[in-house]
Amino acid sequence: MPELPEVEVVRRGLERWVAGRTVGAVEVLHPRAVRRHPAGAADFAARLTGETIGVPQRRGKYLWLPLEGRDLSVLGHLGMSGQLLVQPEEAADEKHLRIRVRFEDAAGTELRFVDQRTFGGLSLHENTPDGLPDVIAHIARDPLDPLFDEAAYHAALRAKRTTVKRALLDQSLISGVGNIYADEALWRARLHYERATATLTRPRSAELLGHVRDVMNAALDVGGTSFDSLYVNVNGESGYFDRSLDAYGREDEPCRRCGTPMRRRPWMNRSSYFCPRCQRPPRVAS
DNA sequence: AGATCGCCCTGCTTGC
DNA sequence: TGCAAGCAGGGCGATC
Repeated sequence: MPELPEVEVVRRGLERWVAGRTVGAVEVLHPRAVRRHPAGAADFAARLTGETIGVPQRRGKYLWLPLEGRDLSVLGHLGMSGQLLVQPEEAADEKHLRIRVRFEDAAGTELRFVDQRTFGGLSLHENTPDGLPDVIAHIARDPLDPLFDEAAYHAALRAKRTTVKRALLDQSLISGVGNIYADEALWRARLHYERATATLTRPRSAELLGHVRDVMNAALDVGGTSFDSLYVNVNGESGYFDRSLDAYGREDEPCRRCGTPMRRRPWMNRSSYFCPRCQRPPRVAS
């Protein structure tokens, strides 16, 4: 389940292994992997061929490869199970290989998009004047972005009539936070997921944002979270941050602060993990 | 018009 | 043992 830290690890891998290389051939093995490319698989392959990859960029969970000398980018999202692998050309195809990008140089490696559940994909888009693929212009800056507008974020939280976990997952307010890191940050901040954002004081909301950053930075240091073999970084190495999770996936296990058994509650077609003692529900549940 | 919810997808796990 | 249901969940688009 790649979230911001995992995607950043992938971006760094692409910067190291793919930037500056010119595309020789593109093979789309599953149409769903390019479903966000409206003109279809053949158009995607044809337009990408011959282009040179610039420095990979990221916002939240999206990453994109600018094409040198063009106002175009290859936009990528890993979805639930996507991987971008740099593999030797002779390596056997992965079972869920969806897209293969070969290069003109003689480095002997190719870029592969592998995705079991096909929630992710690649597509080509024109850039906005500030170099962002146009279809993600609505995605807010993420908390690790130096230009993230903290004051505007706190003001938006106070103004909205919503609950704190919904706000954390709202990619138009803050991007890059998924279910795992939302639960982790809420646990660290001792906040219940249904707490109304309008009741958060500025210091409380700043504290929560600090925990979001801490959790993400900790994951980045270790190279991403992994629960199974699904998440692999750009060179095929798994991350091992999962041992450090304090909330997510810990139903019935003791809270690491107070020992109370952690709980799981269905929430928005997914789950919320929390400590019933440290994270008291708001008096008026929504 | 902003908020909410269903759906997309596959493989592993769970339960009968 | 075998089958089916449950579960994982980001983001888009339909709906209210």
